[in-house]
Amino acid sequence: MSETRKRLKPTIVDVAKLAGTSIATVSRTLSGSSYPVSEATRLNVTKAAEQLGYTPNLIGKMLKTNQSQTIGVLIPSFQNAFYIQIIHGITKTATALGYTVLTFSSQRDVQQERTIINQMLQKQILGLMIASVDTSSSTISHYIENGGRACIFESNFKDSHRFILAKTDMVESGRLAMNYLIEMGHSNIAIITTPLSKQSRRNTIKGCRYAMVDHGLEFTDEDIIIAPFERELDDGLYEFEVGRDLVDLLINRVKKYTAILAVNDLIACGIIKGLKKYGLSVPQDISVMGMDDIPLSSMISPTLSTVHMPSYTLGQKACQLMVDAMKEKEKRYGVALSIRPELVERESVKKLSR
Amino acid sequence: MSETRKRLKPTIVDVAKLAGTSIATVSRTLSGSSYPVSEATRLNVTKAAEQLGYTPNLIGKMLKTNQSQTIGVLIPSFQNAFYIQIIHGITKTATALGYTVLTFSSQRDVQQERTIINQMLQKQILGLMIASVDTSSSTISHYIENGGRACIFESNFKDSHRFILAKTDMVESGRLAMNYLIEMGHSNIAIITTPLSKQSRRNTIKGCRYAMVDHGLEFTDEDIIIAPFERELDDGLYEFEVGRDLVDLLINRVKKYTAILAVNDLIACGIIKGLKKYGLSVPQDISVMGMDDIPLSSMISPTLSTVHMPSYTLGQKACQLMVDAMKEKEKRYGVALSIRPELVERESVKKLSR
DNA sequence: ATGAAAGCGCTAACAC
DNA sequence: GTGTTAGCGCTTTCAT
Repeated sequence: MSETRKRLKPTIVDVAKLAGTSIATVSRTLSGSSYPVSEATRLNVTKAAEQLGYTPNLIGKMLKTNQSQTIGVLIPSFQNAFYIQIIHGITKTATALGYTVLTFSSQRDVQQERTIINQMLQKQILGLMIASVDTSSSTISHYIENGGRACIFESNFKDSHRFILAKTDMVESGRLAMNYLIEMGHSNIAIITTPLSKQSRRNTIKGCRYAMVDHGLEFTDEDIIIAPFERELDDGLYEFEVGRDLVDLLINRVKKYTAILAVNDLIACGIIKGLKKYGLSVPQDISVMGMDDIPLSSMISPTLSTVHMPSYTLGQKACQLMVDAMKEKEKRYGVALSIRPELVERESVKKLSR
Repeated sequence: MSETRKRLKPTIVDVAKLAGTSIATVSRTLSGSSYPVSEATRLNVTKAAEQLGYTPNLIGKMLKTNQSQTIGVLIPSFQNAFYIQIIHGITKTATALGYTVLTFSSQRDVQQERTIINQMLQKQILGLMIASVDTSSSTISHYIENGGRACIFESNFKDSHRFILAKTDMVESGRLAMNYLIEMGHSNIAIITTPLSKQSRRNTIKGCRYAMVDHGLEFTDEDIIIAPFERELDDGLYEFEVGRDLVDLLINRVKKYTAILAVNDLIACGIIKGLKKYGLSVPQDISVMGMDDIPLSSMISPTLSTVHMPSYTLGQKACQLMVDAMKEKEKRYGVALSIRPELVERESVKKLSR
């Protein structure tokens, strides 16, 4: 009884012993190597492995090969359907390409974001797809310098050329939404937004401005109502509540608006709710327009007119790019992907007759 | 120039070399070991590590220690807020306890679920928290036999005593909802549900039955309307659409119902939408009750009366249990956690005067 | 308090 | 076609 190995998980050594071959042969058979192995031994090994209930230990492999075929996805929140859609897209293509994806949420916490990225690096996850809340690119730079490839969906730091950029065109999105409202006869339009700390937000506003200017309409900072703070609620209602509560502010303005444009659907839904409190109904009394096109938007009443962000597609395409980048030895710089948003006309905007 | 190491990521060896100590000392300093190291060398090593931009390679550590401080969470869908809440709870406590959590979605695909579990095993992720869609427990059994610890939120196989059970009490939940409707004066109540393939669904229905029987009310299978199929839509609207479309069926019944009970909120929201199509308003014409209490439920109009599942709490407590289990050498069996649901009274149910 | 050395499970030269 | 062996980066006895 001296030969009894620890009754723990069997390794290739055990398989080799049982099959009566070398561990190299076992490895070659079981790891899908292209190395030639005779049919006879292959069968033998497979059988032995099965008999022992052998499960390969990827850690061993990873340590040796220094690659994990894994992509880490880091988003600010699981509550936001926009990110969830991106993840969906990523996961689907990644899986198809033989990659595993790990999903993390930073809960909009910069410190946590940094920690997670560093942990990914430590775990040799050399592919990172991220919607960042950081204002500095140093963590990601560090990540890249250590051999990682990064794809950025959102960020607040100046875009460097060291990673893949995959964004929805927010300027276009703002312009699209605003144009639509204008074409529907609106000219007194309020914009409701969370703080402009994120570049994407600023871009959206920029797009709105362009549209107004294009139509020769007046548009001042007064017309932009900014939520006083940003945070992450555990129940995912934050933005909804922002919209709902900012209605109070809006309603007391001297200037009367015929339409409200929210920088995302969740806020827009909150606005509709808030307006109900005042007995105002959408779109009869006032029109509301969102941005993102999350599932919720077609569930509420009235259904929300919005701008569809092809986030699912974005996730897919970005992931493809990512995998390409991970496979290449050399880093490609300045790869960029921009997805054009589309207008979705539903019930929450009324056509004004002039 | 013969000593130039590959200009790749520095390892402890490099740090040791620079600090002029042994790799053992470096490991002891940097890995937070309790082993005594003199302040002087500690400082030296730290400095050297910093200077080199050293990042520890967790893979090496994992291979050696055979533990990754990682918990894998596997849910059927990212679209369902109920799971998202659980994940939230898990992530928060796990992080606090120094564990990393990996989130996966099986997209309700049994095959994918199995693949993911096996991959986790291969990657030495020895903690699994899962809402399973599998009908067989064999994959999870295999996982456990190989040293994994599992915590089950939902499953369709007979509960074994080999893992931690963490469920919401669905029978109670069904009873609670039904009781409420009955107390509000309803006796003609329809139940709308997705297929009863999941045990939790069957339990819910069981609870409903109990409530009816308790009140001496009649309740036949006729009153249960079952969706013809189950699937996962990319846009997360599936259950909403089920609810919306099953209204068509319901409306044509001879028996007239005064209330509808949906087995989850998403379906309930769909029902409200569907009823609108027929010009029926909730709760004036008919009452609707949901189950789950997802954020959406307080966003729609009318706000949805439902049964709150403390999924966030469930995630937290389960995670605590999980970490305990992972720390213990010996497996504990039959640990179980059951969370009691709570009634949430909102606007979608009308009190009937008899 | 520090160092030398033996692996953790696996792959990939390199021999035969 | 198969076996031998040297590590991947790290922790951890066991000496010193």
